[in-house]
Amino acid sequence: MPDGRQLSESVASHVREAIMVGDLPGHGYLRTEHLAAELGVSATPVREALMILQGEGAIRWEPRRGYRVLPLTPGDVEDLFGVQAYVAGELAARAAALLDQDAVAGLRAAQEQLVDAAARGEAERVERLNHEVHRTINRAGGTGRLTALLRQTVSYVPRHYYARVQGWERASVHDHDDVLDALAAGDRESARAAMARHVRHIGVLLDAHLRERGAYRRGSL
Amino acid sequence: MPDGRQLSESVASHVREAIMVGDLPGHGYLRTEHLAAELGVSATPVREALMILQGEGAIRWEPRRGYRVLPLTPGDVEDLFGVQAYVAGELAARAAALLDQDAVAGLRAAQEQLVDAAARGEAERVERLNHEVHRTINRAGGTGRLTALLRQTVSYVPRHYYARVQGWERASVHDHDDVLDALAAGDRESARAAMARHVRHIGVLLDAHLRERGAYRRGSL
DNA sequence: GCCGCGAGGATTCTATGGAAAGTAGGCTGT
DNA sequence: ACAGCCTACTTTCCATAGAATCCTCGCGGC
Repeated sequence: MPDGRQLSESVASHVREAIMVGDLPGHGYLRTEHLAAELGVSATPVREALMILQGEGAIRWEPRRGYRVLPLTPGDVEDLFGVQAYVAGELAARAAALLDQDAVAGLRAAQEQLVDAAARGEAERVERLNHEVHRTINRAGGTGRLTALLRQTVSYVPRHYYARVQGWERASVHDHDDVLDALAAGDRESARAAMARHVRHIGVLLDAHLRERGAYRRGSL
Repeated sequence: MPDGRQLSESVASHVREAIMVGDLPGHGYLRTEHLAAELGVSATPVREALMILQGEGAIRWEPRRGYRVLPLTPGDVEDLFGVQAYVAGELAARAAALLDQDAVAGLRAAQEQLVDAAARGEAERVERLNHEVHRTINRAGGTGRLTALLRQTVSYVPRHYYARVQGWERASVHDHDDVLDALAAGDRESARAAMARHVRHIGVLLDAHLRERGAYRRGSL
């Protein structure tokens, strides 16, 4: 529970991760006061955090009843990465038309550092650089609501969680090259396809990881 | 400001609509106490409502600063309907494989009533039946997070707003037939394509409407 | 004239208290 | 014995107040 600047967001992150890892009983109610006591805060920020999570689709709010945990099923993971692939592909396509050579060179440099960090096994640095690469592409492609939507499809899995996923670093090292090549060539459709492929790839890896860890509790599978 | 069962949701709807219509100054800050006084409620539910809207991407929360309105640009409308078309298409494809003949017959009946209501100019009834048709298809296709995501891409425009959009009723009368035919035939890809086409069609109509009404304030166009 | 700085005011944010609603368990009447 | 109601407890939900933070504006120094 790393105290962010705001208690609401801090609590939201905590609960998000707990749901992701499977610590919370699927389909069970979330009691605000219990959470508040457990985290050492008041009920108000807890309530606000649960509102945020409700907006993200992680929990369901039933008026005057409480907040119910919506367990993550294998189908959900596939679905979310499908949307993520669509949106990220679209943004990459736009970035291909907008990024100049300097920007692409900057991406190449970041990617080189990423490869280096992966070779040294510096997980945290890999994660940071990966985030930087993606953010640069996405911010180039648009600053409006499409990126907000993308953030949401991404938010349900904590950033630092990827480090535990088997094969994730290799995928980031390998897949990014195709994307950068397409961006350098200014080829919209290739960029779209490469990015979509990359995202789907990550989705498959995450799905396999979750199955192995048994994080799917009451999933349909 | 129709009092829903919960003040948070009630306030959220109010602000959502105000943003949509353009009553709120784009890029301006939203003061919680002003809103609270205006709506006759306390600051707490207002804050929660703004948290929800932040999750939907309608406003941006800057910690310790406040909530900033993100104006809707023409590009945003196009983007959101693009995602909506993708998701709704996917759900329609699944529905095609899952709905039996009875269910399709029920949809046909609802659609007939919709056509009838449109011919009589009963706007509210058209809107209700349209919602019913779409919800039936979407709920058949999945109850997980994909539908939650769809809800979100839909939520930024109030349901009853469509009645004001020129040509919307005609589109609902015409486009739905293609979708229902595909569902009846159990043809996944046709259903996907027809639904996606329908959603894009609505998006074009809404965009034209907003341009005409000058609802785009500081849009890029 | 311009930059840094500090006091005042405004606003967000969290905690606490009380009211409303929902739930569970036992009791009574048939 | 079973169904329906009633009471007590739990929990959500909203309002209010105080603490922390940020912006604004004016003053002094360079």
